[in-house]
Amino acid sequence: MDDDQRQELADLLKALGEFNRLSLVYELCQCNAPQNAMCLCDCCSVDSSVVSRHLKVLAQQGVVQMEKKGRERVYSLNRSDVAHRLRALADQIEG
Amino acid sequence: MDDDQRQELADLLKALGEFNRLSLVYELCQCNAPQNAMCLCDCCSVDSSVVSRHLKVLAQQGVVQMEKKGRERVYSLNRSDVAHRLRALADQIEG
DNA sequence: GACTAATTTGCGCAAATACGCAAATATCGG
DNA sequence: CCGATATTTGCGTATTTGCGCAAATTAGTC
Repeated sequence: MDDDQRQELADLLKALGEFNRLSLVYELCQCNAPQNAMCLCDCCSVDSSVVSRHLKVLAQQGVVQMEKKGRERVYSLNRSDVAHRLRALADQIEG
Repeated sequence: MDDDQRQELADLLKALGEFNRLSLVYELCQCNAPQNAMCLCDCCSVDSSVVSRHLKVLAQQGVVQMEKKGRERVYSLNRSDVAHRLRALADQIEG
């Protein structure tokens, strides 16, 4: 594994390693349908602008996917992709 | 999952989500025998004091285990524990 | 076009964080 | 005890980060 890949993995873990962002992930986890940001605001008591930024970070790391839907944007969790990356790390660590 | 557990998980992910700390984990991952901090310094080009602090963070999150050995302290990776926690998250995310 | 709702962006701030260096601490061997 | 080695801790600093508020943007509705 080269440095770039390692940095990428670190960025993923850092994205997940913040309480409100992790809360957003769990919230999305419990929804089958994609959710808009206003709905996601409810799970963590911060300003909508903050939620917007957190979702942007999660999207940059491929954790969530965004789709425009009229004037709102709906987010969904990239379940298998994130799960796969976490398991790959777990496998490496377990050796 | 209550807030405390979620915070704990976030703290674990944050601990792993920093490049040099992740490098330390990978370095330990490749060693069968516990390693002392001086040896671990080599894998990330930072001051030994920084390595010391990073190892402390990893120890606090249960990622590594420390054992005193004369004037040096040897660190080993809590492989199964970390792997288990990461897989538990992966399972939750995959739903 | 005007109005409204959803979201993002600019800005400033306070707290956290990663870092290097130097000093302190601990432990070993002579 | 003394010097050497390993590690931690104190301190100052530069950067990052999470946050709220207000303004800007985007898109639907009338």
